[in-house]
Amino acid sequence: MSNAEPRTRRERVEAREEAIIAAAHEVFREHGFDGARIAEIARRAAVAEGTIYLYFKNKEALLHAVVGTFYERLTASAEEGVHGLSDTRKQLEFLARHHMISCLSEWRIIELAMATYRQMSEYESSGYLQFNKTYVAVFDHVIREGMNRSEIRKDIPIWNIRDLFYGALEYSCRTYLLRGHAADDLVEIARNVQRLMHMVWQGITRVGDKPTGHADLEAITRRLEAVATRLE
Amino acid sequence: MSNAEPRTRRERVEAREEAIIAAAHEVFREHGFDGARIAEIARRAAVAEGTIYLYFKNKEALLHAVVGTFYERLTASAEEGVHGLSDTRKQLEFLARHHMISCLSEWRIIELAMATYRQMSEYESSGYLQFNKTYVAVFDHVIREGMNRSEIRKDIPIWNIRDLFYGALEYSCRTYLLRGHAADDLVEIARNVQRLMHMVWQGITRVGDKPTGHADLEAITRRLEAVATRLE
Amino acid sequence: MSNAEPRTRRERVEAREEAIIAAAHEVFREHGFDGARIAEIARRAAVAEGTIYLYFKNKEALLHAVVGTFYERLTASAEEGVHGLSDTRKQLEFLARHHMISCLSEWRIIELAMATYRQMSEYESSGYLQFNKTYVAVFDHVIREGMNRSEIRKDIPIWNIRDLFYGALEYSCRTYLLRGHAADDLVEIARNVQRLMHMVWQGITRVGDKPTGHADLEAITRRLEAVATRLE
Amino acid sequence: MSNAEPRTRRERVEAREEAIIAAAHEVFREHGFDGARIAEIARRAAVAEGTIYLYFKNKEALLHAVVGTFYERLTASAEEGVHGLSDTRKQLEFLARHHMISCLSEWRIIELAMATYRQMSEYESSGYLQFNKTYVAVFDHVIREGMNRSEIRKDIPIWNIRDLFYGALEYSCRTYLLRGHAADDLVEIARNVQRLMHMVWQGITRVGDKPTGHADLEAITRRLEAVATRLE
DNA sequence: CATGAATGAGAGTTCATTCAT
DNA sequence: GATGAATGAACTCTCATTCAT
Repeated sequence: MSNAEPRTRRERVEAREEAIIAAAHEVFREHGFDGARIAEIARRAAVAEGTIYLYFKNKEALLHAVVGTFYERLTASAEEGVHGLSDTRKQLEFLARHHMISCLSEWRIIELAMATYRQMSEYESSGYLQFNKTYVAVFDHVIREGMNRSEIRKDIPIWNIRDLFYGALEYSCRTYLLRGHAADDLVEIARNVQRLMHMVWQGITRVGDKPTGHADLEAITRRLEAVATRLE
Repeated sequence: MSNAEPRTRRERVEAREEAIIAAAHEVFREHGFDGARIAEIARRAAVAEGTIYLYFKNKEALLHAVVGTFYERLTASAEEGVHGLSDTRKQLEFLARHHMISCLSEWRIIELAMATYRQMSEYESSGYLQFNKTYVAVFDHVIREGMNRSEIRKDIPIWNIRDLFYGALEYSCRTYLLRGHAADDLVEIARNVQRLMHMVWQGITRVGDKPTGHADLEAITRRLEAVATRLE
Repeated sequence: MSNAEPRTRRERVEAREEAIIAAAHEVFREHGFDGARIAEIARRAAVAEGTIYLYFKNKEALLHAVVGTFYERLTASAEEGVHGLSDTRKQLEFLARHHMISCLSEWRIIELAMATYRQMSEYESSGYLQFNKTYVAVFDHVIREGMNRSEIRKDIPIWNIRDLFYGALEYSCRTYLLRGHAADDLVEIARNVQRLMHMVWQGITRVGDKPTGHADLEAITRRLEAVATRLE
Repeated sequence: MSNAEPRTRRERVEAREEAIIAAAHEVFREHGFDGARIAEIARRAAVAEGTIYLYFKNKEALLHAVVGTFYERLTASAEEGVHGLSDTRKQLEFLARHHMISCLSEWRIIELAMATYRQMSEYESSGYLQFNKTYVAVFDHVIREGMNRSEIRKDIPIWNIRDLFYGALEYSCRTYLLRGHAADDLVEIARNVQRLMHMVWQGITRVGDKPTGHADLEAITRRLEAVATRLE
């Protein structure tokens, strides 16, 4: 990404590794794991095929690196975005938009990560879980703070909240992509995210102490109106 | 499925086709698309490799048939289950359990359907969309009835409701499988589905403190004022 | 080798297997195991590369087949040749010429068998030992008969006799080949074999000044005494 | 071999060359020519891969150096051992034991030398022959002295004697190794060598002065017996 | 002199698909 | 219709050798 000519040996090595990961990222995204050709990755990284094997043990390890890098960046940008916001609702809305946009452009990588890891060795598989755990930790933190502030119901296990939140976003994303919609109508996307988040918020916020709920206010108002009418 | 010895030529042909699809289903589920071996499918269907190509143009077409059959059965069982229930909430809960259980055992097929179709020709891809559309039609019908009976909010596009419902279930399913949980603790699964449905139901019914909420509050405030005035 | 056009399927399969083994034999002989190219073997057998893998699991298995076939024929021709001769010395001379000539033309295969098997799995390795054991059984039989007829000394373990016999022949063979002598001066070769066999025969028959020599001397002394007595 | 820290440049270079040869020796012995990895040799010699190419043109040249060094040492130790013995028989027995023991531990190198050189260029190949010629010169000298002293028959070409001597030993050695016998039962090995040498000695010593030969005694005895019978 | 990262040709093996029987 | 032997393109990965530093 740096456009400066790398000078030291260490820098050259790092630049190469990055170039290979970037090329692999592209090719995996376009063709999937089995469909990706090492030769193509090498070509795009402007590197000999053999060189790839100096940096990565094999194709699987390369995927691992791609996924790892992806999640690292995803986690970093999520954390950064959340940082500036204090309102739970606002934080969730940011995470939702952030996740949605990332998914739309990198859906294939996420899918690959999941689909491929399952048939991999236990060890590698646990690597993926780790990436994911670190990423959702950002979300978990927001939720737990919301619970502490009594904004969010405490009687739902956090993993179910994750299911609702991420599930809704990813399903929406998948539908988008399957229909071949260009993932570029950001306004439309934002509207969708907003609606999904509205429902999610309804699902996870406290429901017991309804006094302030409009529905209740409405009911009370109706009773008062009825009384007023009778008195009149 | 029929255990009677097929007699007519027509029956023999159909039995063979079914056997091939069943075998392919198994093998695709176990090894994925690229990982599946035509030879293995032929072996399990007790058929020569060449015979498969009499029934299906190629591996892709075979996957298409497998996915089609799968969705047909899924749709049929969903419809059947919904039929006996009149309560919207109950219907949704049935659909949720039904979807969750199907996903847990056939996740690979669903994933394959999505992942593989994307890199297929437009035509084949549209085939998958059709399968899916038919399946979710059952859900859509339930939702629309709920809206007509004013049980479900009408101000949310139905596709967002689908995202929330199916997304939550499938994300939950994925997590289950990734962690290697045996998908057999039905009680635990049922509890999860129940919690998810509780949230979803809140999301699609509860009238929230939405942007428009303030407008409502103002209206109510005005009405309360009017009542106070009258009482005075 | 059969020049008749094979008619049945069974015959075609066998002809192909033979052709592959023959081609592999040639190529292994010319280039060694690592140096042999499957593509070249396929070309010479007039078969597609993939076809070879229908007949043999892998390159190793192909070598195994080549060596097995080679030893089978070697054993058969050795047996046949020995069969018509009754004199032990003549039988050994036949076996010597037979072994020498076979070695000269197939040295590489023998070498390969030994050298390659050592780094193979235990199982395969034992396969080679079996081939060899069957082959030297012909020799062992001749030796044992010679011992029974008291032509050959019984006080030397048979394996040492084998070492002397086969060792001398093979070392001679190796020297021939290393010097690049064409292995075609049969008269010269025959003379060498004859000289070697003369020495070997001395080694395994001549009753030396060895420990056991005294026993024989004693016997002869006793017989001489008896004769003297009779003459007297 | 010198454990003193090399001081001069010349010494450092020689120490390196030795280290590389020693490492290559090990690796060739363990994995054969094709199986040996330059990287592994470099690692064991504590030298960079590229450095090896400063000392040796390529892998073949490295093998050549290894074989050359091996034969040099082999020849030196053979000469040294023979030197202290005056009896031909004793000298041969020493050479036999010496060769057997060397073969058992360095069989792979000997095999490699032979097998690899054949497919090398004429020039390199002649190099191997030279090594070997120098080595067997020790043996040849002993034999010729034996001939001069009329202990050994003069009517057999010396190369045939070599075939018998070295052939028997190496074949024995090969059998040992193929059966996976540990080459460490020195007593057993010594016994085998003794038996082989006994036969070899019988084969190469003069046969003309048979008076004392048992076979002749036997013949004479038979004649006497026959005469006695007739007289009777 | 020494390094070791980079190269890239080349190998064995697999498997969807075909077609003569 | 059914078979299954045959095909051969295509892939991943290795490793001797080079050369800029």
